[in-house]
Amino acid sequence: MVLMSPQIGVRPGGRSARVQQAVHDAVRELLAERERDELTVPLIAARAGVTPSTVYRRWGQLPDLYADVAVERLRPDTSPADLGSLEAELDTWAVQYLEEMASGPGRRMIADVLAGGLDNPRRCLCSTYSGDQIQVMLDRAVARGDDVPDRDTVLDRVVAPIVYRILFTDPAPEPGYATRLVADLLAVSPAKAGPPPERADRR
Amino acid sequence: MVLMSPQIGVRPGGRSARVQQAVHDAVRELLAERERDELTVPLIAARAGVTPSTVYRRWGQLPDLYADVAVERLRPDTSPADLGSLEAELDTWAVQYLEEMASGPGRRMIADVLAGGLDNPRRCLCSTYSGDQIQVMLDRAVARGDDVPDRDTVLDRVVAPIVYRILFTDPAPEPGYATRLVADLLAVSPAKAGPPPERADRR
DNA sequence: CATCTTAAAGCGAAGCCTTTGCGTTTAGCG
DNA sequence: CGCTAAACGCAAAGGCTTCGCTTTAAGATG
Repeated sequence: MVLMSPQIGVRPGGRSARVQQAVHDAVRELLAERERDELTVPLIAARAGVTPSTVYRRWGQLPDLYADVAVERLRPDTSPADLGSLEAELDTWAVQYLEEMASGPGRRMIADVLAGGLDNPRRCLCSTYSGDQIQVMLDRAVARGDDVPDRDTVLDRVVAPIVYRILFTDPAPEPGYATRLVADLLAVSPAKAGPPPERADRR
Repeated sequence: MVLMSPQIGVRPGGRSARVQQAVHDAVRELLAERERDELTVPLIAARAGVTPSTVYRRWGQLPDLYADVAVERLRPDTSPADLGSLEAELDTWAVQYLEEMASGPGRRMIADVLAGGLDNPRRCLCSTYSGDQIQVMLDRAVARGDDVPDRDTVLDRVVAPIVYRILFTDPAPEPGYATRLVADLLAVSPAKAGPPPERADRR
């Protein structure tokens, strides 16, 4: 088994692109209509109209193919809305992020990306996507004249706890958890100093 | 494929326990001496002196077996040392935790646990183990009369960012990252209020 | 202590997945 | 327009995976 980095150096147009699109579509369709345990490479290949050996050569094992499809679906399609304040935007984004990731499909996508192995660079795209979204909001806040935390701090204080809870605890966190993380982060960041308010409702 | 929760309701003694021990040992031995891609269920079963069907019945797929073995190795074997102050203990523990988890074997163990699927309760043991270790340090600090954050806050502010960085960024974080997280957490927690010091070295 | 019950392991065969080599197609390029 | 090499289709060999049935032994019961 040789290490491969599919989709990195793939030819952009023509047959290769068509095959990739067809296989991705086949995976999404079959994941929607059948149990995950019933999917096999030959089944996906048949739906996509290619031979199994093509899939094996380009993606290797099934988990790698899932990881590729998952990253594709994880890419955000819209920029966060301009709501006038950083806290409102971060809160809205974090709540939506939590709800999407804590859902069944979201959890499976995260697991798929990680199941692809820690040696493939695809998993880094997840934090890049989130970081880029956060940067948009931070830039807007700076343009308003606010004093804001930096991008990595938001990743540490908001995104990381959400993902950690989704991956390693039961039950999955609720939307209020994201709101609390954002509030705690911004409570001491700029002007307002002081210890965070005591909370009795932490799980 | 039926959902199974191996090792949960396993009979504590006798043949079942012997088989489990033998299979676990076989996995560890083979992982140490051969490439991961070369391992197969029949190979592991032969080393353990059992038939492949036994492994398939109890653990299902290879990733599930890896997840089971990984959780076993993730269990901490010692309590954190008493160093006289919470910050010293948390810092020492967090640095060691980061180094272990960011290493090749540590990363693979985390990935293995998650690859076992998000429906199995085993993954929660990871946060339980960490939380228990943290609780020991917090209890000691409380006994000293300190005002300390609660267990979940430490998980959010220290453990979650470390794990998130290991899973989703390259390169892996360095030990100083753990130290910074602990310092930032304790900087505003008890008496000392105010914004965290500005840092130019955040990646 | 003897007997019973049942979960778990062994065994073997059938089926499907996975791999691999080779010929063919086709995209990218001078 | 022709060339080169990457990518795909095809087919066969090999090995993994599953499944029904049998056997074993741990734990319960009287």
